[in-house]
Amino acid sequence: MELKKSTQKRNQLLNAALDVFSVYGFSGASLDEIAQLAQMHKSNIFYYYENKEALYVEVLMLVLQKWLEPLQLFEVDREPADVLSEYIIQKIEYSKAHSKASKLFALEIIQGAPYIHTVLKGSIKKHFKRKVKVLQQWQEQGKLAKEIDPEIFIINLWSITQSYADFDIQFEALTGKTLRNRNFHQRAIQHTVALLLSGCTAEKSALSEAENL
Amino acid sequence: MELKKSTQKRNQLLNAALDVFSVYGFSGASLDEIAQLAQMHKSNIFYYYENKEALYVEVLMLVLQKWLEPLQLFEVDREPADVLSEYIIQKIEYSKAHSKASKLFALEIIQGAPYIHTVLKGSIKKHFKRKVKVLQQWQEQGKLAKEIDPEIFIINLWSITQSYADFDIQFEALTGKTLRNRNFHQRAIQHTVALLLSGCTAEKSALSEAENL
DNA sequence: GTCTATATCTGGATAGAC
DNA sequence: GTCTATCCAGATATAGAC
Repeated sequence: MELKKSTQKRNQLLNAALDVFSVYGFSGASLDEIAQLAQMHKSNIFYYYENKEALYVEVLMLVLQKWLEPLQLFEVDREPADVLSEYIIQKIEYSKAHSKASKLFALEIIQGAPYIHTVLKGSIKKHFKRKVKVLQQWQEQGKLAKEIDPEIFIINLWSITQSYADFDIQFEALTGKTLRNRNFHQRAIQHTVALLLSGCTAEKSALSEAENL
Repeated sequence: MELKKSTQKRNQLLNAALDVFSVYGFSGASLDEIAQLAQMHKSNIFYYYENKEALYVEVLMLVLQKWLEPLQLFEVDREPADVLSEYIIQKIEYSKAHSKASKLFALEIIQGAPYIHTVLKGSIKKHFKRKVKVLQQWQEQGKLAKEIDPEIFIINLWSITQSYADFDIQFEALTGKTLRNRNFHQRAIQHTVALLLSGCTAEKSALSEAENL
């Protein structure tokens, strides 16, 4: 119980850090602004974290964990069409609910992944390779079009689903519609599922299956 | 002729600015670093531009112009499959040759498009709407699947093609392959064309047409 | 057009009272 | 755990000699 107040403050700090880092990136963000948002003194941040980098890395790691979760859906004994549509839906929903997390991750990667490169080449790569193997097994079973390159396909999947969060401002500026609108959001999901599934299932049923959503 | 030296320096400055802004974003970039790269004195930058923002906006506008060019391919009297595959190829090639430009644009959008929002809602939107209309006409002519949402489709097209530039570090870290490898790059292009075309042409010939590339 | 010097401010970070 | 005071490096920007 005595810890409760301190962990609550810690969370306030992490949230504020996410808010600021996800807009300005690591070097562009100021601890002053984070402190104000977190309703604490700037110098107080250093009680919780050694320095700016430590705070940034912690936020980034929390985000990363959540970001990878949906990939768990990829299991050999499931049907590709089911898995893929579920994955796309989950990923787009997540992008909407946690667009700041998505943006923070994108910023880090675009800027050369300076603080995440080892993780990327380590545990994330392992995770990635396991899921690539699932796609390959699907192909051997004739469940997935053999023309698909599993590696490229997964990355394409990421790009499209993430873009709804990362480029939401562009989306709204150009179409005049917001993804926060439930109807339009559903249409975007359905569209993406149909587009991606039609090109990857070995059977012809992909498009019709996508329409059941 | 007297201007030549000055415009050359100006270009040096713009290139250096692109280099730095595309890594750190607007607020994260330092004029000191730009000046060093451009081989001039920091204070000299202010001879060419009023302030940091003016320099940034100029770089951004130059990038934007190039970024929009490929969309010119969309013309009603052409065949969708041809146009789309040409577009994808052109866009990915451009992303590779000018990945810094692509990244700068992505950073600006992700960060909320603070310096480009009016252009986005103005001329870019107009441009975008014209091309949406082309897709709609193709649909009326039965040349393009009617299930496609033109607005979402164009944006999907952007996301995927841009991702090859913006997330190149991730790509390399996970697959171990570099997009600078000619063979692999070609495969990525072909894959993307096939994936996107299969879901959008009204006829069945989409996939086979894509394989001619 | 380019350099030096400088003004001014904000950045991250530390020391120490409470 | 939190606040005040402060250090110092680095930031943008200006003035003026050359």
